[in-house]
Amino acid sequence: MGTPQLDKTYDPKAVEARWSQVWSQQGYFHASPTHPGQPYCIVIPPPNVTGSLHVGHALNHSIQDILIRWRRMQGRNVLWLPGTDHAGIATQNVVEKQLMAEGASRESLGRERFIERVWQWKATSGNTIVSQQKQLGESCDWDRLRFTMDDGLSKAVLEVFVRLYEDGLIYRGERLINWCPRCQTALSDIEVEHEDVKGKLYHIRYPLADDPHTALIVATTRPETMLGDTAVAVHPDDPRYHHLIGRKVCLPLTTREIPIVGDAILVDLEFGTGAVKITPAHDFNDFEAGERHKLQRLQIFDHHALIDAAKLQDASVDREIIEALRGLPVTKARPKVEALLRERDALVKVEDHKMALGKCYRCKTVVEPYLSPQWFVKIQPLADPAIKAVEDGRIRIIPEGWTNNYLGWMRDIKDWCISRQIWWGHRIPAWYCESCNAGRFKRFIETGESKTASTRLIVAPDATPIVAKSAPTRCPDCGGHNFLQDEDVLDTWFSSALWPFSTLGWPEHTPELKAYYPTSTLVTGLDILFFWVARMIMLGLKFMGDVPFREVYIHALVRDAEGQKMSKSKGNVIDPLHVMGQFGTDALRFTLASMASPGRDIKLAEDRIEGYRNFANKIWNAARFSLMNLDGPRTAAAPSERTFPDRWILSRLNQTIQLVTSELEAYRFDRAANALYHFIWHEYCDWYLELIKPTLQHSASPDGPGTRQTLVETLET
RNA sequence: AGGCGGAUAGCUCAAUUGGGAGAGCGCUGCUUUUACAAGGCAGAGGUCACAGGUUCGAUCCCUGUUCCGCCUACCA
Repeated sequence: MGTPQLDKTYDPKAVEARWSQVWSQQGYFHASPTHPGQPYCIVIPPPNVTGSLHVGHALNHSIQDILIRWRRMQGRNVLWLPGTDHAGIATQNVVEKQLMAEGASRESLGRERFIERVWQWKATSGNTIVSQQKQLGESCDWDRLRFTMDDGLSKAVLEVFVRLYEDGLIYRGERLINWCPRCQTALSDIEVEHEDVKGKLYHIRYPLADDPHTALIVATTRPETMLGDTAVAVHPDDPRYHHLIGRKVCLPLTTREIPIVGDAILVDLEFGTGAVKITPAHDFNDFEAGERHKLQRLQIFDHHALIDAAKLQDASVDREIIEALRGLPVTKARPKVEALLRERDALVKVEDHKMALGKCYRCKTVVEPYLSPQWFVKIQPLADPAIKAVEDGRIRIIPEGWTNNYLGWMRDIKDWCISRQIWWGHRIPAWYCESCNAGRFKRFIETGESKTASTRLIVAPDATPIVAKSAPTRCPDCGGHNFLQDEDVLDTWFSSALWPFSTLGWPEHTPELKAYYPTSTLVTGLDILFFWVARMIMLGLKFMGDVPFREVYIHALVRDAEGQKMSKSKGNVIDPLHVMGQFGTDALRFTLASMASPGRDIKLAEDRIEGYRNFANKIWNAARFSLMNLDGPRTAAAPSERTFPDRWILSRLNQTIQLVTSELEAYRFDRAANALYHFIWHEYCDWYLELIKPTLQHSASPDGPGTRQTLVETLET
């Protein structure tokens, strides 16, 4: 090669584009199970197809890329497997918004056409994030790109669902679940975000049925649900009230009499008045108390969280009260009930009280406890082995501190509600024989936000489902041929829980599965430890008989200026692509790596990125200087014959390599980055290059620079 | 309510097992001598949140306090 004249300053755009092309043309990132070397595999946490790359991805992916390229340099058989997630509710919301802008709606299209529309949307703009990932220089094996709803993965979902059902680990039942009245679907416990709000504690007089002059004062934060009360509880050891157990009180605003029960679990002697109303259909504690005392569940809100007048009628509510409350949402029903109680002199007092309000993690709407038939995974039998795997070190969580977090949650885990009343997702493979279940179906017209309608099928909780990988043709019980399929789809996280083996070809026995499972490392943020990591461990152990990964590295969260979590719906996302355009991709990636120290969240400062842009430029110019001085003879002298600066820099180089290696082994990307920075800038450039300038006219040194260039370029990018 | 983490230079953040406190950006002065002014050299700037304790010695270990953040939670 002659003497190419490099530009005086580093131009990331041109250089990045060139290298990116070389990489993909040469197929450097393509993995094969037959390649030599010990396998090293990372499956990427699949970003939502709706998404575009945000700084959190940039951090998460940069860390993985560092590990991947580092292991590749060590000669391991490396696979970095990319993909995207169908993100049920989130994606459905995005497409629904588009429809709304066109004056259409999900309901007006109907299920089939709506799903087609989502696929269409996915085809046109769903891969935005993938091209952005490529722009970030991620060295994934792009030939193996997967999607949680592609054929192979859907097959895996079916297989898992049916087997779990056959093992008795999936069941259907009517339970109180978290319901988002806007998304019109059930949510799992962890899909609810809690927020402290200022509320009030209402003290309400419930007169005794046989002695109207005496009353039990009940304290509640939700007076609007009282019309669904089916009992009042006191503590069995409470000297004030225990003699009342077994008697009845009149429920204000109604003609109903409800029993007083003793319940030591529900009632806290210290709190409020010591008397608690029990509303089994609208409160989780009360639901359980209702189970204990075999109480009726009276639902007074409908699926839009509006007062259901018809149900109030069944519940013996006074006629004028029904008219006053008809169709009111919770927020309006509460002050209305308060006023009605006041009119009747049933309200003793109201005091301030802070309480936690549950909100939908996708749309921030206030979630209501709602009684409905849903599908659940019986989780305890899956959780136990998943706890053991972490306890005995088969899976190591880094930083270690999160281990207790994981264990604590797993030990107290509750059954997982996996059915969602939306359209976009894996439809539950359950069918109901029409003749066997006659009378157990209910269809109702559903009005969406656009006032156009579609029908929804509700199947009674006591119906008998047939769970199979494909639609049954003949009912095993009655020989009938007509079936209705369950309309629910699965929680998005159900398919992502299979990700480490479904992407490798399971349930087929593929060479990939054999070579790369268990995968090596999982890199993720803390926010999806329970959503995703815990469930992968449970299902990996269940279906592969081995852990899905050996190490879990949990990195910091990138926050915005106010320390808030960045999220698409909040619109406070910093665009990494913009930053990359301004300072270069390597500058961004190096910045993120250098800030990835454990135990602290990252607040991204632009000045910092600029500093590392300068660093990239420094490297560029070191290379430029070297090329300008490469003319002339080069000899690889024996160590003893090398000049002092040469020997010194080579020894420093080797120490740096060792240091960086050990830091990477410890997942200390910040320290690895700093070691590189210090060596390259302050030792190699400041001292070595300056020292050899006088001798460069002659011969001795210049193969040192060559080795160093390659080291730098590959290690950090 | 419980659990965890943080508090270090003007700003964003480091500091390997207890011993001299660092980087980037910003700031001051000098420097345009052919790798790089996105550079080089020199420098200012810190009661390491607060109060105790252990120790020959504490930013680091222990106790308590204050402030901030996060996670979990059914106190009606």
